[in-house]
Amino acid sequence: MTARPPSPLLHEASSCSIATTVALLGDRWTLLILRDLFRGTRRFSDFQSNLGIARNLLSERLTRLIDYDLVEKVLYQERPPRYEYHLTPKGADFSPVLIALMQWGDRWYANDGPPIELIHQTCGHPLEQHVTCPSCHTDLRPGQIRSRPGPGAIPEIADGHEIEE
Amino acid sequence: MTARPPSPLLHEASSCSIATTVALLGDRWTLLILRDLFRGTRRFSDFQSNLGIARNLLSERLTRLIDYDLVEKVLYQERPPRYEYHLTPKGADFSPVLIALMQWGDRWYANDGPPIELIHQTCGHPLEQHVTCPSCHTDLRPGQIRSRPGPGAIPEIADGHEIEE
DNA sequence: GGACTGAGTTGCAAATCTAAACCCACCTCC
DNA sequence: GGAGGTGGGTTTAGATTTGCAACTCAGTCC
Repeated sequence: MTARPPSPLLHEASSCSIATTVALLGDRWTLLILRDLFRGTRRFSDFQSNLGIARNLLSERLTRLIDYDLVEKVLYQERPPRYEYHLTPKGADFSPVLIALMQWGDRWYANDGPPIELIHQTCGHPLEQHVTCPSCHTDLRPGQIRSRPGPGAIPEIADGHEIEE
Repeated sequence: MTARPPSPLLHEASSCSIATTVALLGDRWTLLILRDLFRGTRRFSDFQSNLGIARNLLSERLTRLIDYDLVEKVLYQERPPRYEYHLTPKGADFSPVLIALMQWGDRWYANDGPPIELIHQTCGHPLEQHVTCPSCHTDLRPGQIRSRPGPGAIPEIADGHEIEE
């Protein structure tokens, strides 16, 4: 069976990259599978035992990630053929989302400190994620952000919105 | 009816902030409701017509967001009582996740340029999101990131992992 | 030959989602 | 003062999706 997009609202996907991304990857298991891929999990049975996901769902989600080119199957043994699942550049590029999810959870739920720290490989310091204005060289808080239609906007939607503080 | 967490894997939630966050908010509608909240949508019927979500689900998701303190109900009219939904500080703090989702979608799917741009309120420049090492003052790529157990780690899990490139 | 492993597929019950109908309090128009 | 509209829901019934267990299949180990 072919893996279908899970999504409602594909009509909206074209006008908002959040909707696009959520339509592709925005279910619980897919995000956790990606997390495991970032941590180095590569084999079907390892995902299955780490996550406790049903095998049919794991199979379907991995197929979808391959269809969308976030993951590729790599043969690691010929007879019988066995494959590992590796992140592609597109999949690896998803890391800021997982970092943001993790840091939000750390800030609001990790009372004893974060269960896992992400660190800079070469120096060992915990990393940070920032939203910045490249022109003003400052970090931005949510209240200082606005949105406006970009070059790919659908013409009829022509007014910008204020972002909530 | 009380809103329940949607999640499988609450057992795992305690050891990983991504799992915690995904368990709370990781369904498609909740992320899109938060997106709309950031854009300034406040009223039930506006969410409903923007998203095309079924009303019972919208009601349940908003209740959950209130239970988890990302959203608060604000009375804007007394007779009959009418409420608006506003982001709390905890809800507003979720913006980096949405920015990360949006920028990934922009990079990989917005062939005509991003449909929406986020800009610095005061200067109008498009903003950027970065993962940095505060010690080395450099931006980090996925391959330069490792993870290790933090202060809130469950004791038995004691080895760090390399993050995939 | 028999047990075991990795990676799935199949079938069915249980949970979730969608759509549509219904409800209630008020307001406006005529 | 009745008819219709608005905002914000709840209820119900039917379609989808998910979760779980059992089964398959190809090949290896002993």
